[in-house]
Amino acid sequence: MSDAGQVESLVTDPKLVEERRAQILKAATKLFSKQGFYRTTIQAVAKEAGISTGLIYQYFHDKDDVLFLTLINVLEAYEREIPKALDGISDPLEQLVRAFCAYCRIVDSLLDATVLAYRSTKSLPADRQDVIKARETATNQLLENCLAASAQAGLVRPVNTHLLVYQLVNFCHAWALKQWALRRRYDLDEYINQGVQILIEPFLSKTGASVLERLRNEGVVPGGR
Amino acid sequence: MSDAGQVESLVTDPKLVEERRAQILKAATKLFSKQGFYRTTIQAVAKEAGISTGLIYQYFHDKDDVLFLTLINVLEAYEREIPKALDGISDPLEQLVRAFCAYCRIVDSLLDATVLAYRSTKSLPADRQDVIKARETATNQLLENCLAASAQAGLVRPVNTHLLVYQLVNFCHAWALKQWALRRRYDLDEYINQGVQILIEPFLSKTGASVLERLRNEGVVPGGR
Amino acid sequence: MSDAGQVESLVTDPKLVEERRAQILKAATKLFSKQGFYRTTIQAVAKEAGISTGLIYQYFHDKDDVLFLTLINVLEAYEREIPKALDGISDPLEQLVRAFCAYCRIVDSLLDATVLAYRSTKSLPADRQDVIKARETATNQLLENCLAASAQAGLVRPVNTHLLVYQLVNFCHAWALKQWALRRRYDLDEYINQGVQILIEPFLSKTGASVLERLRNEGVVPGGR
Amino acid sequence: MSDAGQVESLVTDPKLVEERRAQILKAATKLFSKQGFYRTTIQAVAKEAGISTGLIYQYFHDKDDVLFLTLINVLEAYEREIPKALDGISDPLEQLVRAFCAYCRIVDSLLDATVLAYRSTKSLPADRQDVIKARETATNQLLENCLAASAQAGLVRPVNTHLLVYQLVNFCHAWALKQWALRRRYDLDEYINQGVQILIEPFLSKTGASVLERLRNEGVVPGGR
DNA sequence: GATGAATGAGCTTTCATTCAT
DNA sequence: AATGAATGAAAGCTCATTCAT
Repeated sequence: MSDAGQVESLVTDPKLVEERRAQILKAATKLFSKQGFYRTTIQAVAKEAGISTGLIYQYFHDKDDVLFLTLINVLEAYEREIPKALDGISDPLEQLVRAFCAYCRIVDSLLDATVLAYRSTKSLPADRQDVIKARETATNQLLENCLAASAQAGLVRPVNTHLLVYQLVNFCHAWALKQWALRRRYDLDEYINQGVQILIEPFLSKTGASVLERLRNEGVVPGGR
Repeated sequence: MSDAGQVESLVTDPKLVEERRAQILKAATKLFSKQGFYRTTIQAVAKEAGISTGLIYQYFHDKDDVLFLTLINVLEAYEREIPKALDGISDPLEQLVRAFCAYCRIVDSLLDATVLAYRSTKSLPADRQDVIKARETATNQLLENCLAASAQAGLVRPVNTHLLVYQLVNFCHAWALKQWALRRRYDLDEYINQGVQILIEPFLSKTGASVLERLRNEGVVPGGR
Repeated sequence: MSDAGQVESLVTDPKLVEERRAQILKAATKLFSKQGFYRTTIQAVAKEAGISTGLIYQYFHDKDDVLFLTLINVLEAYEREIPKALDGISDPLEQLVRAFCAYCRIVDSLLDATVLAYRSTKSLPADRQDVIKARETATNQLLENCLAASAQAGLVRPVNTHLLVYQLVNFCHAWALKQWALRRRYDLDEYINQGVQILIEPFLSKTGASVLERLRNEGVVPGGR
Repeated sequence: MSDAGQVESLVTDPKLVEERRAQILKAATKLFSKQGFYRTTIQAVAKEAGISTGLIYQYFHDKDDVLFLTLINVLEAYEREIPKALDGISDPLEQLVRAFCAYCRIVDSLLDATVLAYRSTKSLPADRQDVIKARETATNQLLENCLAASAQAGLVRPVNTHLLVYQLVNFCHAWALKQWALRRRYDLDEYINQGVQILIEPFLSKTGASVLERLRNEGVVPGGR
């Protein structure tokens, strides 16, 4: 991989860099999400962040750079939060279910940012797009590992794990992308429950089904008895 | 519905309007898809269409208008092509399967335009977005009707038809949105086949399963024996 | 003088030229007066006149030409109407008074066009402006002749006839230019009456005063007994 | 009054705003006066002012705004200079005469700008026009007060003060509007002298006449012995 | 003679980026 | 490090004028 993943800053103090970037990206995420990348000016981001325009160029090379890091930020939230949900869980199917639920909840907490990631990736130069795609693939891989292990363990019947994971992920993203259609018919718990019913339950073996039953009873999957 | 669906032209001859708009939209679709809406200038669209800049403004009110009609064009292709695939078919499950296959193939033939529709709807003013959403919902409804009828006829087991249709549609769209990941692992037929296996087959009753078997043998669903 | 006063037409039939030009100028006067020269498009003039854009260019060389003839039209109305008011009148002071009254009434009937003449002359090329100025001077000369003859005849005391005529003319024009301030305080008759009191009466000799008295009684000057 | 009189600037430092606006308006007044508002481009104003195009938009909202402030500037010059001429003068007729002379001299020093104000007010939106008119009325009021006080004091015979003031003001403006006709026949002092003779002297009482005689001798009114 | 679609130069306005302070 | 005024290229859009029909 090239250095497309790196963003240079003119400022040397690493702590300050961290802090300022967070401040700028927070503002950028808000505005990009609301108005889109092209309708948002750097001046507006600076104002929202409470700093001067010029300062942004001390921490980012150009406007594309701000978008790039904004998107990376969203993807990193996924990569950070999902493993947390799996921590200490050994059963691969339980991991899968927990990861799926966690994913849905992260999307719900980053609704606008998730939409932004979908709409704006293509606004980046090709090498930057590749970095984003790689990150996305990495997140998918987390789920795929759980699913593959579940199949291996006989909890899930043979299935195209790759595409099923795509469907699971799509289902999570749809909560953000189609909010206008979904949020007036379901609340988040119902939505998650339905996702499990449509995209996981049909593929479970008997053993798998009993694991899911347990998770329902434990309240891991909402909407169970 | 408001008049947000109408686009005025200064030119009176309806035949000419039809022709010129098609010419301009073809160029716009190509460029918007490739470079995005904001990176594409009206000058570039005019050049691609082989006409002068000013002429575009005789057929469209402004640049947003060009985008709007470009997107409507894509959605109309869906609304036009899918019913064709159902023509003369009476079995509701067969209709569903054929509609799904047709949808995938339309997406494949409009790859870039489909991506454009996903990315750029949010660039429109709110009332225009609503028109787009309504069109999208109408297309989904075509599928949902088939699925509901299949359930009624005992071909499909009870399931949340609304969300399952969303998943089917998403699966079709993903072929365009995630081309970078999918096209190097599957060809279109394999992809369709997998979609049927993941999103239709698990929900079939015995009778439904036999219908699907027939459709596989007839080659309606690719990848059957 | 150059040929700045001439406007060429591509059409040969003189009667048709006359007719079409009148049609176009009527539309132009209306729109130029309402919206100003630069805010009025040739397309709009054509539409208002009920003809095609191209046709205007068969009767006028360019847009400036349309303005020029529009202004000439207004000035010609002055040159045509004022002499009419003097017809058959021999007393020079009576001529002056009648001319002044007539001028005010013409301005009142051409309110918008008069404003246009004031605002837009400067939009013309220099040689065209000279033609307009010459016409304006010619109209003033009509009044100046009356005033000079009145002085000669001992009806008016010695005064700078040139500047007094300017004031008389200005007074007439002000009715159009300052309509917003004047029309809510005076009606046209009061206004004319006041003009006579301020700009004519103070300069009359005894004999002159008796002439004016007669004109008041005869109702030539409004607001008299 | 609405906020139509306000013009926003993006720049915060008030001193700089003052300075830059003056710089821009100076250039704009020059060019608008010479070529008219519509024939003058913002690019040209920027070049004349020695700055970049973009900078103009940091100090004015749009081109109309530049025109508006240009016109306000002219009117403010009147409102500022005329009272100066009256400072320390108690006799109301002397005030009137001095104000009239001052007005003529201001017009002479702002020849082109005065013409601009006449031609271009109508190019503004209605609410802006109202602001201009109100300013103009305010200036007239200065003169009207003097004239009314003179009448009260028995220096001037009964007369329609409102319309006589209009004539006085028109006389001043005519020096700019009809320069082409007037400047080759009179110099400014002669013109002022004639104005006094035509528009003030005829209306004076005996006492008033002696005041004017004094002002002539003192050289306040030019052209006296 | 008449039409009106087509042209394209030229305008206003925006905004990413720079740089003197 | 931080500011924010200044830049100027580039974009959308208009409209006087032309010309094939």
